Amino acid sequence: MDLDKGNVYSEYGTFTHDALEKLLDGETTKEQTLENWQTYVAEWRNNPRAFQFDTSQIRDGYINNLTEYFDNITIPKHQGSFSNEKPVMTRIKGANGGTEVFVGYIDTEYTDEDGNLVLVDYKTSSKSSFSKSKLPEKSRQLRLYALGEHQTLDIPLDKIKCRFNMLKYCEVHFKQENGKWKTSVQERSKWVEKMKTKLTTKLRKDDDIQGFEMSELLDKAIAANSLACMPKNIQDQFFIQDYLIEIDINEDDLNELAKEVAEKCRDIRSFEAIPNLESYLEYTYPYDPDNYFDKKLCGYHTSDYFKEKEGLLEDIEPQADLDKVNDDMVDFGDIFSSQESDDVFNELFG
DNA sequence: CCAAGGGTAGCCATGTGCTT
DNA sequence: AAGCACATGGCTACCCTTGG
Repeated sequence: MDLDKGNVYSEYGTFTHDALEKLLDGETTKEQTLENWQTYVAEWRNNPRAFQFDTSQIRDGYINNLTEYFDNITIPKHQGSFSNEKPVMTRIKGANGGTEVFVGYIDTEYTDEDGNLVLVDYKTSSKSSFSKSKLPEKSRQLRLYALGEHQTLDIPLDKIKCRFNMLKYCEVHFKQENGKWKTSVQERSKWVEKMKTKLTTKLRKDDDIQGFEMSELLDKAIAANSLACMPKNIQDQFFIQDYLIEIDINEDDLNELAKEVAEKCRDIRSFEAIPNLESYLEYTYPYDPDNYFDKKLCGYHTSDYFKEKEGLLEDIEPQADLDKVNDDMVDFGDIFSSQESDDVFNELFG
């Protein structure tokens, strides 16, 4: 059954991934990438049938932050070329013997200056869902890729780096009054505003700047989200970088992950073997139209399949792009019964 | 999925009093 | 005047919950 209905986040996320892929493959320049983004947003705004954000605040935050990203793309220092959407195969021992084989696609892989193999996963989502306690779960897919590259390329684990690049955010580095440097993570479109108190402290110490000039300078910098109008010595006390969340890779964790994934595969297979699964689910997890997740995000309950079945045809929303699919990873262990592979993947990593 | 708000713990800038 | 220890208030990161 095709449940790939999509939502505004998957539309924007897909565009963003494609744009970065073209840039790192050398097909486009940074300037073209920014232009393509602006065109994409403009067309989205003009398309009344497009998926919508839930509120204007969410929309503006999302678009403004990503616009700042596209306007300030930094290409990491690297040796050789970038691989984008590179397939990687991972084999793990099945819970009931045999081998589970996964194939997935890494957003970006490259070798850094120190010879480390770097695996990058781009995220356009909010960092709240990537807090420390949620990271082990969020990083399962990435860690499985790391295990796969460790297996196939025979690269030691300590030479493999895994990270999420949280595109909506940046790391602000600033010099404290005691001379020490510190880091703060901020939404890209608001980082100067968030530094207002620090900028004020520094400006106050500058004898050449009068009180009225200060607030003018601050307003100007905040409006432009840039310190370009500030005195040089103040500019030198700030810089921004991509906000990367590093995922620690070690043998014990990966062994545990492989075990968990193998058990999950076993559980999913037995789950899918339940007779009359759909009736079972309707009874066990009934659709709640007041639940935001059910109504807007759940792949099953937002699908045309479900709506047609339930006679909710008036709820069927415009389809922005029928061709886009999001099959990040396929379970090759089940290649001969591939029907269930997407479901297995979604259960594991969705 | 998102933002917002509450609570908590830890860090930092600042001021004060004291000493050298 | 400069250095130090300490208290204070402010700020921030982090986590969790709530509600759309």
